[in-house]
Amino acid sequence: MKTPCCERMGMKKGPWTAEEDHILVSHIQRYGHGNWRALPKQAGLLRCGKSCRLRWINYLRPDIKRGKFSKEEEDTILKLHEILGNRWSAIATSLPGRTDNEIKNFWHTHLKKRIQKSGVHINGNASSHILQEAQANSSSSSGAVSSAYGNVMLDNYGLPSRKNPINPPTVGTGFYGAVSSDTFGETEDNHDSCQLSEEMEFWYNIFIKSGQTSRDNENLGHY
DNA sequence: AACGCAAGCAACCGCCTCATC
DNA sequence: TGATGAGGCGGTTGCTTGCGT
Repeated sequence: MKTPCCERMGMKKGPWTAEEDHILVSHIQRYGHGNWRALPKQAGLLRCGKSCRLRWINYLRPDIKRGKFSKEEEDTILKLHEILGNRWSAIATSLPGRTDNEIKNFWHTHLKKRIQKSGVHINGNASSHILQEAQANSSSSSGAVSSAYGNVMLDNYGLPSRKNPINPPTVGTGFYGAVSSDTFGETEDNHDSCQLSEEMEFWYNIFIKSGQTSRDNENLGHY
C-alpha cells in the first residue's frame, strides 16, 4: 500500500534557502514532478512533498509574474471576487503568472481594506448578490439556476463545494448588466453601449478562460 | 539610534476531493 | 464498496521589513 501521508520525522520547516530552491528547480526541470511526495526524497531535500509543491507553485515556477499588481489585474480580482468569493485558485486562472497565494495575500493586504473603506459588504465565501441569489434558488430547485438578474445560468456554478470546477456558465446578455451594475453600484443606465460591450468582452474572456484553464492551469510548469 | 507598530508576504496547517487499492 | 493516500485549496500564522516617533 501507499506510505503514510505526512511523515514529518526529520522534515525541515520554515523559509527555503537558495540551495534548497536550486535543488528543487533542478530536479523538477530534469525529472518533472509526477509525485510530490516522492520528490523530496528523490531530490535529496529534507522537506515534505506539500512544502515542495507550495514552494514550486508559489515561488519557483518559471512563469511566475513577480512585482506589483497592475490596475487591470486589480480590477479582475475585484470583479471575480464578487462572483467567486474566496476561491483564489479559480481567480488565479484568470491572471496568468499570478498564484492563488499571491492573490489571496494581495486581497487581504490591499483590496479588502479598499473595499471596506468604500463601504461594500464583503461576504467571506461568496460575496456576490448574484451567487447568493443563485445559491438560494438552487437550494429549492436542482440543476440550472435562472437568476433573477437575467439569463444567468449558474448550473455547476453555485459553489456547493470549493472544489467545484469553474465551468463557463451559459451566459446571456443579462448577465453582464447584472454583474456590472451589481458589482459596482452602478445602474445599467450608466453604461452606454460601448461600455457595456467592453464589459461583455471582459466577462466573456474571464469565463472562457476559467472554463478552459481551471484545471489545466494547475499543471502549469509541469514538464 | 532605538523602539514600537503595521503592512506585506512566505509558508504551514487542516480539511476536502479524487484516485487507487 | 469502503479505506487510504496524494494532491489541492483556503485560512491562518509568524517572520521580515519599512515607517513613524
